Amino acid sequence: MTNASDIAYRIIRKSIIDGDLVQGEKISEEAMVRLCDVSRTPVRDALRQLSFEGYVLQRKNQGAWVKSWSDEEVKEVYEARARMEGLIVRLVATKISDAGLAKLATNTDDMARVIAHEQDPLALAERFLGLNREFHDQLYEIANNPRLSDLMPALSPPPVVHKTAKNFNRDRVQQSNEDHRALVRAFSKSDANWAESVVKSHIYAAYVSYRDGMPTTVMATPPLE
Amino acid sequence: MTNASDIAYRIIRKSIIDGDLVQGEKISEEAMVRLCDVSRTPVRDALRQLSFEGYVLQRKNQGAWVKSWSDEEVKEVYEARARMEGLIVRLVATKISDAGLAKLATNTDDMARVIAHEQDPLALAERFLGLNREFHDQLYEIANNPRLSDLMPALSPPPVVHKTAKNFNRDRVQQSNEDHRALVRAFSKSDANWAESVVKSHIYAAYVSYRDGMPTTVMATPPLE
DNA sequence: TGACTTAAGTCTGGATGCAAAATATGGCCG
DNA sequence: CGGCCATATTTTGCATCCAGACTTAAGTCA
Repeated sequence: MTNASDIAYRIIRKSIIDGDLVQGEKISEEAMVRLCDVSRTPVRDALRQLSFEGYVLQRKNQGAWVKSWSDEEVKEVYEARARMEGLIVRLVATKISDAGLAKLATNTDDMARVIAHEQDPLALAERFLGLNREFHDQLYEIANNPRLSDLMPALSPPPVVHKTAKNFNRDRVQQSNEDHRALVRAFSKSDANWAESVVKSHIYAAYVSYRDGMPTTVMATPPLE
Repeated sequence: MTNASDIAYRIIRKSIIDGDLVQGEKISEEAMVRLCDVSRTPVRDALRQLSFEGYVLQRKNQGAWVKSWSDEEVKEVYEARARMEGLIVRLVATKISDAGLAKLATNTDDMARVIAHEQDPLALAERFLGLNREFHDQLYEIANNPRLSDLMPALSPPPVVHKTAKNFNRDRVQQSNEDHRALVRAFSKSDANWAESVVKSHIYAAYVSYRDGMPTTVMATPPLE
């Protein structure tokens, strides 16, 4: 995991998330070579990966730009994510084992403990994001369809990942964990409809939380598409 | 359109779809260099792209293999496709213009003419696939969310593309075009629910047609689970 | 005989040089 | 003075070379 492509990927990705590379800005391969201290080959690999994940827009013979997300795009991708997660949890509801149920339940208990005892808001957000990711990754694993779960990173609007880290407060985290617990109950009853409804609410709530927490930003002019 | 990366991408993709590269087989970069008559750099680009789209599996320092599909995976990916196409046409129903409507209608008329006059079954299949792709590409364009439409290739099970090319007969093509016409009517009424229902039936029918390896005259099929 | 070690061979990941396309610059003509 | 065309520079795309990792196979020892 310490090879050049991953290094370039992580550095460029972090630069975008942190805002060092602003939306709409041209990304020069040569500049990334200097920034990451690797050659152009892994830089190009990283840009391709970031393009797949929606961080970057690439055009043939022209290069790459930091992708701008319109409000409409973010909303639509959230809707797509809700549908795909809905399918995932349907599969989970039919495939989950007792061991899987126990693991998910443990995750929600851990989360509850963190919510109850972690005082620092930043640390709370950090730990929430970690446990939250773990929970959803376990869902993908149980759904047991790599083709679908590999698609999910492409349905996580990049600006969201950034924003949520700062905007999650205790109530929001609490509600999220309640959703997870409802999911576990639905799984324990093998109730796919219930599970799907819960996870869709879960995603829609995340969208609203994102949207309302968004400052009205002035975006750089995106390249013509 | 005629650059080395695309050439390699298309040739390798076609080899997988046509079965020249069988599921589970190791893909040697050097072999692809000889097959595509380009250097290793564009071959590597192509393999990475195909990895995004689920055609090949890549492992660090080990190379690439043709990814195999289980029956379960195919079924689940069809379900995912139905959901995503359902969202796409909802967006179309709210965004389409009169010009867009006319273009789609023209496509269905062309298709009807082909069905009526093309005698050779192979030519019929060819022309159907071309017009069908055109129709769906127009939907993606009208939906106007590149982020979502770029993901659709990853939801096209490779073995299916192959099978349908040989299995589409006149009835199946006819039914498909009726679905398209129903879609256009739904769009003209800006009826997103109608459009979504139609396209889901459309995809489910395609799945059943694939699964049974024979045409189906039934339009409404039960949910996949 | 079988399993482990080790060394040779093969293949992928990364770096660099070169060619072509796109962009930027400057001069010319209207 | 402004728009257009030609040229120069920059940047991307492609090919090739080198190094490191993995695979394979032979050989040795238990």
